[in-house]
Amino acid sequence: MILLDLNSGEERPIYARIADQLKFAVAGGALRPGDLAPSVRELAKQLLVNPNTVARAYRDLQSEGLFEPVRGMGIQVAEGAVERCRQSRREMIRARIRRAIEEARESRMEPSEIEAILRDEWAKANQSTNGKA
Amino acid sequence: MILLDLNSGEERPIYARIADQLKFAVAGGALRPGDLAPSVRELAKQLLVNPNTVARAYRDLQSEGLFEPVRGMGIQVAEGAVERCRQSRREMIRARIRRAIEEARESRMEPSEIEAILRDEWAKANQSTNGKA
DNA sequence: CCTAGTGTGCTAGGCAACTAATACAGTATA
DNA sequence: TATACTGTATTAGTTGCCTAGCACACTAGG
Repeated sequence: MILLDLNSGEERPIYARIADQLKFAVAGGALRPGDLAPSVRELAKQLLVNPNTVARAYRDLQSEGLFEPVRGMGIQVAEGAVERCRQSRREMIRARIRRAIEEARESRMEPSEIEAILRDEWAKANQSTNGKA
Repeated sequence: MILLDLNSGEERPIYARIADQLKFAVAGGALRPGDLAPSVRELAKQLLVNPNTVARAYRDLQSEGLFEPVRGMGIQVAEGAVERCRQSRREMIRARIRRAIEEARESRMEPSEIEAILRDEWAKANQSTNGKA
């Protein structure tokens, strides 16, 4: 099963993207509490990255209490993880939106123009990925 | 005169932020074609960074044709720079908004929740900085 | 002419982040 | 017990950003 997708041609660290994607998988229900997440080595092979990079992502997720290691078995989704991942996701998205708007205002862009972009992009996102799988 | 503001506690390279801020200054009318931008050394002193870092920003801006050096004098805002800086700014903001929405959708966040965040943050931005200078 | 200001180019070094390779410790299963 | 899987820790190497110092070419102004 393919849970993650690093495609995003972003400049963020790989381990951070992996961690985010795993959070999203939990928030979206693809991974549920008690489930075993893909092993470090397997996920590394799947994503064509070094196992340490994956391990780093899991380490961060553990320090947030979202995943729990079970030696010899794998890494398990923690109990209250769903709600916390949803909240994390919400704050992540919100922070990005907020920052973009903030910068637009600081650059003295016309409020009407900012609003137009917001409406336009929201509309585009809804029409393009509408009849999707 | 203080044109720039690096405060943004972001993780982007300093030179990139300086370049963006200069573009914004042109787009917003604080710097007009023919005006001399702050000298490399002066701006470096003002921002408490190394002159090379500022020079790097100007170098990038020149390669985009937005600023033109005048030897012995300083760096001048190019002729058609205003519209191009506005366009650059527009695309920059648009890309950020688009990316945030895109990621929200990829994470399977409910469209209604995404829209709520967009409306909420836009409303907040407008009420907080309303009666501003 | 001469001084002080401009931008430009170069080399060097430090520092932090990221990735990688390897070895180690524990557990399931045959 | 032996094998093969798990996660973990340590160490190294690469890269990019930033700083630093210096030399060079040019120009305005005294």
